[in-house]
Amino acid sequence: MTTEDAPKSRMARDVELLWGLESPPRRRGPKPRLSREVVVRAALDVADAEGIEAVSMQRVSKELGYTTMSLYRHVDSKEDLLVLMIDTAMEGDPPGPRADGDWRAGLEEWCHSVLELYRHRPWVVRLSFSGPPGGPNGLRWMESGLRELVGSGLDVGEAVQMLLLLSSALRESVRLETDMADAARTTGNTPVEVERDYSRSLRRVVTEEEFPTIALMLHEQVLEPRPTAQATEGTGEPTHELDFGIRRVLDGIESYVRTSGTIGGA
Amino acid sequence: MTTEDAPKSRMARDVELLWGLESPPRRRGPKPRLSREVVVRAALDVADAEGIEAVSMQRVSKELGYTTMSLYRHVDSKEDLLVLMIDTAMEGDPPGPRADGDWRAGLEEWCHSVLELYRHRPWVVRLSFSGPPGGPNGLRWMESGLRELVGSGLDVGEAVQMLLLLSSALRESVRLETDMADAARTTGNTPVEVERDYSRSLRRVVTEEEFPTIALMLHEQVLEPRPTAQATEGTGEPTHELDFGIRRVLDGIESYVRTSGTIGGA
DNA sequence: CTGATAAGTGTATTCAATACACAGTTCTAG
DNA sequence: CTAGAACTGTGTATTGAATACACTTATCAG
Repeated sequence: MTTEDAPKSRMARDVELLWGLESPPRRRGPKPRLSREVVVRAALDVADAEGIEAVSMQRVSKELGYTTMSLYRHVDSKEDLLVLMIDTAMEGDPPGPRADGDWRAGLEEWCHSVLELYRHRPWVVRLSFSGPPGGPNGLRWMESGLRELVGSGLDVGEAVQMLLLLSSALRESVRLETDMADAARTTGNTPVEVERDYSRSLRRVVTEEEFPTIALMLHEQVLEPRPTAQATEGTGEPTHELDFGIRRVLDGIESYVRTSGTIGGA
Repeated sequence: MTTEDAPKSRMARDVELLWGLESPPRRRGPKPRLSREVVVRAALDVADAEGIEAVSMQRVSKELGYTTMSLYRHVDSKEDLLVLMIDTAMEGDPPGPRADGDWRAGLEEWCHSVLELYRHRPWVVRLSFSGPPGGPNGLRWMESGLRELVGSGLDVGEAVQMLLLLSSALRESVRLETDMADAARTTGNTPVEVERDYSRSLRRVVTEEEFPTIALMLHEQVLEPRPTAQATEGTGEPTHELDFGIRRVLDGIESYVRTSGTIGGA
């Protein structure tokens, strides 16, 4: 009724952007030498090589041997470019369905794949916007995780909740991890020394009275990476600290589906 | 041995920054009319009123009636200012120890307090850096959560892991939530319409064959906010969707401490 | 063929962060 | 008590980024 009809939310717009559902490509004018794909790929390469801060429109265009403004023929804004980069960054394959139907193993595998992906492209986890996934790759990962969760006996809504929870944890973990690594690289110290430095700083301000539990944590040197991390628990694979959290979440799901027993489970 | 001795990592530096452990304030020169606290508070007010994008050095200084450069007498960089803002934003009180020692209730309470805090200042959750907490307020919240977790029977290291996991989930949840709300505000639609728009976009690209589970999700209209959310489970309090995830995590912890039974639990 | 349309260019604007030199204050040492 | 020294806030300039706008030229539709 008013002048503006349906301004379309970011999320909705992003889906169209990511699937290329925009204006039909009318052909006239010169043959495009650049393309959206090429631009995104170049930006990705810069991010991979030098981190996301290095990605500027000028930098990407230089990389391609074009002017800055030429990029704007292919993406509407830097923001759009970043959105495209994020989905493209997830181009790897999520784990396929398990033959044995072991949802716990399936989810652990999924988590580890996500971790691998994030560790390979740490810049992805610092790009906060991009609410729910909307691109082909993002949706493929979502599908993969969701499948296992639904396989556990959760209903779809519950599965979505747990997927959000799990991915959040994975993201933040990798963020912390790479912050640490960056700090190490920047200062020229080893990661262990960075942790120790941080602990030392904390010890200067953390009193037993005000922060008893944190004091305990510092006392037990929880922050300094332990040799073998957690106990190995069940399976004999190498376990890092994050796995502890993941397993607790899986325990939680397991106990829930068993108790509320809508479905029998395997 | 080299020229640079110990460049000090970000985390360590932040702790000193946040506790004001820097250079001893030698008194000479004019009486400072501004102060770090005042600057941080002004920045906070801008962020509260107009979001974090509105926070620029120029804007904050204008707010105070000073020049941009004057701020740099009190903070070394905008980055430092943001770090200070984050800790100050958490000035509220986390829940104190429970008299009844009910760690589950304690943790739920903690989570809800965190949520309340984040919802009150949504900009905090978009500021990604700032690895582990280092400031007085951040540590107070950490202590509070950690206390309950240790009370459940986890060891400190495990508790730290679970705290990270929980806070990650809370952060991301609020981020999604406020992204949605922002999108609604921006487009002038209601949040419900935004969700529906997003779903509609997804439906255009999600095929049964490639994304069966997501298709199911769309079919069951999981994204559209349901009237009463999840079933109310046990306690009769109002439950939102996030609570489901939180409870699964608590279940996971409970099942773990019961099984590995180092401590008897209540 | 011819003109509308699109691709890439060049230039300019805007906005933010922050370096640097300066002016005016106020405390300390002699 | 006084000469600096040290420090506060100011003014100005630089730099880097995003992006608007006008322009040139290549193509293709009619």
